[in-house]
Amino acid sequence: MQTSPAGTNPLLAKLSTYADLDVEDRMLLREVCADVRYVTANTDLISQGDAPEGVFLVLEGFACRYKLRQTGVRQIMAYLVPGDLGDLDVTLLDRMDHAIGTLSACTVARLAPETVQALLRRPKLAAALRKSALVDEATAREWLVNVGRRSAPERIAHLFCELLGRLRVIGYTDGNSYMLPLTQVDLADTTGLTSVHINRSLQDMRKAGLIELRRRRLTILDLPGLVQLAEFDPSYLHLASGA
Amino acid sequence: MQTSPAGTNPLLAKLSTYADLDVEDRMLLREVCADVRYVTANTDLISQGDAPEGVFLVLEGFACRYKLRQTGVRQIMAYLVPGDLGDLDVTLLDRMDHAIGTLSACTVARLAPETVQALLRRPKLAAALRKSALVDEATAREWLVNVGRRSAPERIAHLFCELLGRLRVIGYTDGNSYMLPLTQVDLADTTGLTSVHINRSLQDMRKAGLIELRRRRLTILDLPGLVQLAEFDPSYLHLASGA
DNA sequence: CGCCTGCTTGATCACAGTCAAAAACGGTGG
DNA sequence: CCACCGTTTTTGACTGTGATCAAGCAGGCG
Repeated sequence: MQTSPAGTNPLLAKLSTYADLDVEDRMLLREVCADVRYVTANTDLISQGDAPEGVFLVLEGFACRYKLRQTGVRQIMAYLVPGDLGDLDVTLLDRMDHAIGTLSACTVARLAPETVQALLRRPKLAAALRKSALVDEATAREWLVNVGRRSAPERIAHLFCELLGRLRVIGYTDGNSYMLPLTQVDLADTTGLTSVHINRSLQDMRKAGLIELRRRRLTILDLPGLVQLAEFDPSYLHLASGA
Repeated sequence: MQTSPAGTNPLLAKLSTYADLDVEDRMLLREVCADVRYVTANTDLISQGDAPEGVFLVLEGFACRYKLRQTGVRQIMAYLVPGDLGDLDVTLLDRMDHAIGTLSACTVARLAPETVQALLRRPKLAAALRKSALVDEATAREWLVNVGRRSAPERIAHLFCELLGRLRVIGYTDGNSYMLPLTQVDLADTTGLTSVHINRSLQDMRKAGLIELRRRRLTILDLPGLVQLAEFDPSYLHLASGA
């Protein structure tokens, strides 16, 4: 049920698992999320080649980092789910080498460079934010293993296991079920497959009783089975608890 | 000729392209590289599951980040060439979620956490190091595009173009030629292919007059052709000059 | 009700994987 | 200098996963 837990701040929820934040830290985080913006699906928050003007924070919905090849083929390189932030130091670069865009309708906040610096000046907050960035990097590496060395159903299973862990810490899961506002084309561009093959692999996984996926909601019916299929080891997410 | 330019520090060379360092910064960097260690090929500098004890800096040779699947299949997720450094904040994590190992004989230095903090306390150095980390992340993302959305020859071509740029800034190239101390198995584990397919693709590229590769030396005979094949856009490397 | 987007299906093709063996290379020691 | 041995590269025959192309089918929404 609790798809968007009212009154909670997903960034605060996530960072709390990384460090024991002070009251001032929490207040600062809440202030920072004041300047929010609502964006429809498939909108670029920042395009490739643009000069970065701050750091985006996703509060609601799914966004992604992606690149397009000249032929128009897309590769999604990361998901930004609620509580996820762009690169802390991005303003050190003069141009974005990739784009960030929404996959679903999103609520996002833009943090000015000075705001980010203010957050980083607080020791515990800085540690939590840096640790979060390390997890993002680890996730990117895991995606490379996924695309480079796993079969189609294994890739999909791994992605679904990862999202369960990531969405759970921000309170966006209901047992082993969560909203997944992505099309099969989005999943294809994430896993380096075609949408046709995603469709067929999903059907196999449904027939195997592993998952149920309809109306943008994923329910994992057999989590141990899915974990085994994916060889999923959640240690790269550095979650406080287990999976 | 200048495969290992004597007397130069590859980290200093790289960081100098990112920021205008002070004399003190340069001295500090040189000191830091005092405690060096020689390691043979195929040695783990740090294994998966280990607690990180500092940050590695490669001074000579090729190392890599990698993961193994249960079946023993390897995916290489990043190369560490001379001047490349592990994660600055890695000590925030209690366990390594991947391994770092050598691909060739290497000279490496280990920087204690306090040493890294000392470097980060110097503003220009901190900016240069953070920018370098951003480039490493961008490179990881580009590898994901490579493996997810490019054909075998395109992947290889892209990797060769990238390495030309990265090795050039540290003075490890001779025109369009450089030492590449990797086996075809290493290239396969980098690109998500098999060594047999790497072998056949390399032969095609040789026949097409794009490259020459023998005795661990790569010579790019037709750089524009290779760039075109790979759709190589070096902007993600954020080099001072062009490609 | 009708349209658009996203999902599903079918037939065919090709890129890359697998398995296995042979050839070439590079280093070592006699 | 050469014979030997392990590693790396190369080759061949065959298989299979996933891509391509194209058409039909929901189902949500104006």
